[in-house]
Amino acid sequence: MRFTAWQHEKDVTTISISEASQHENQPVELHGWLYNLRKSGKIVFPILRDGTGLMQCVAVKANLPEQVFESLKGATQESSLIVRGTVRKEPRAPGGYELDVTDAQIVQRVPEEHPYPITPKDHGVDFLMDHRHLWLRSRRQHAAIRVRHEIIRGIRDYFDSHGFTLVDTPIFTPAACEGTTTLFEVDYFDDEKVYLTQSGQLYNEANAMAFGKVYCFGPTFRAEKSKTRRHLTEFWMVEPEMAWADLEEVKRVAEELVVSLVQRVLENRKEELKTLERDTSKLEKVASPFPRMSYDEAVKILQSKGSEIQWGGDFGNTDETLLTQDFDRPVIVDRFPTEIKAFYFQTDPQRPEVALGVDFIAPEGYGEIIGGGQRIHDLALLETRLQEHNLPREAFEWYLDLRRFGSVPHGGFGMGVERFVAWMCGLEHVRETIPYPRMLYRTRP
RNA sequence: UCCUCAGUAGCUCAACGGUAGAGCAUUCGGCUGUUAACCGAAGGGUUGUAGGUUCGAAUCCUACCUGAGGAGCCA
Repeated sequence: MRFTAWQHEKDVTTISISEASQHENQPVELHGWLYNLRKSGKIVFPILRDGTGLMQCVAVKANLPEQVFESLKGATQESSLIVRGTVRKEPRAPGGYELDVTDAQIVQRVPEEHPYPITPKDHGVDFLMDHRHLWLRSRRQHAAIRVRHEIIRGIRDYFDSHGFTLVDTPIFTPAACEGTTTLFEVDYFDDEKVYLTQSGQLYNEANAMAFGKVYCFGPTFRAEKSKTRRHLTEFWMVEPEMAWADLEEVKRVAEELVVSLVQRVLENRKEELKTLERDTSKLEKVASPFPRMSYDEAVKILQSKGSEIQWGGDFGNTDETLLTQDFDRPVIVDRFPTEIKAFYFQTDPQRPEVALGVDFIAPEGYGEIIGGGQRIHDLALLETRLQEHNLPREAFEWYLDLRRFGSVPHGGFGMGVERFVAWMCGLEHVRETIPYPRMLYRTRP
């Protein structure tokens, strides 16, 4: 590629656009892609994109060799190029700095017979999703993925600095964690049916008995026929699990995690939130303590607001929105009916009809972002639950072992990364919070 | 799986029973401060597919395909 023919000048530093402010009035070299181009006769304004930001360049015909000026003037959207010039403070330019071009080379020119498909105008969802590999270059998508990165870093930092050990759980699993209707079957292993994990939960419990406090963080898979703005078939979930923890401790840790993540995004991703036009005043109100209520209370509140819900039923999406509409921070609901919760939840010793499970429901209609609770530590109770749920005991022998060899009260939760990112970014749909979303009718690119 | 809505130029849309149109993108021309730049011109169409109704269908009817939103289920 002609890139190699580009003469390096030793007094010119190659910088990224995000570093421009530190190089005011200095000659620099930028490597990037043409985001947009405006031209006006003998002056052209190429806007360069390099993954760290946007830089408006100014190329004046009179100051440049003919060939350089003409190549910039005829450059097409998303062509890759190298530009050399002097950084100058310029209030008129987006970003506050501008580059006075002294030299430029197009590395690969996008041919006009196949122009870059995503223009600076409006596009539909279907078209953009078909071009997801290119759509990621757009400002809003770029910003959302950077917020995602910040949240993932924040999750790791939080657990790593609070005594948790990362102990990842397998993706191929032989049995269901919860139901059996939402599993992806993998037809490969000779001796038995294997499925893609829908939760690392059961393994996490074993890990917690080995390490005390653990978390796993990876993709999970749900074969649900869900077609809504809150669902992906492949999504990322972080699941901490703690030995010697009860329901209150689970709630405390989850709340502390949420607060730390919101703070971190607000501090480190201001620019991205601005690009996304996120109303950050709503996020600034997310502080401890979060409102807490029992399932019983939640049902009463919902009924008073006109919901059809009866005690024993699960919340629908409209119920979640109703429940959170009077609050500016996530609502913590606990003690759900035992019947609607997974088999492994500890029941309330005073009220066996309710399980020590907890959900965090995000405000602004973003729904359930965290689900967790205290697990059964009593062998006899767990055996009973397995029977009640018609689960094959043999497959759970190892899980029962955890109650035979030094059982302790323990608990944890799972947090869906994409829903959290959607909430932080104020996005309509979780598909924009993951680089390549996998959904019911979309597996490409 | 069910319910609702939508498929017209590369893209976003208009035309709603009577000759298929605009903006953006692309090409050519003009412009030394543009901010989704602007001005002028050109090329670009089997109206998702298959039937049907009609003198005449992008438009009305039927089936199918594709997509979107929602329900249930869930993070």
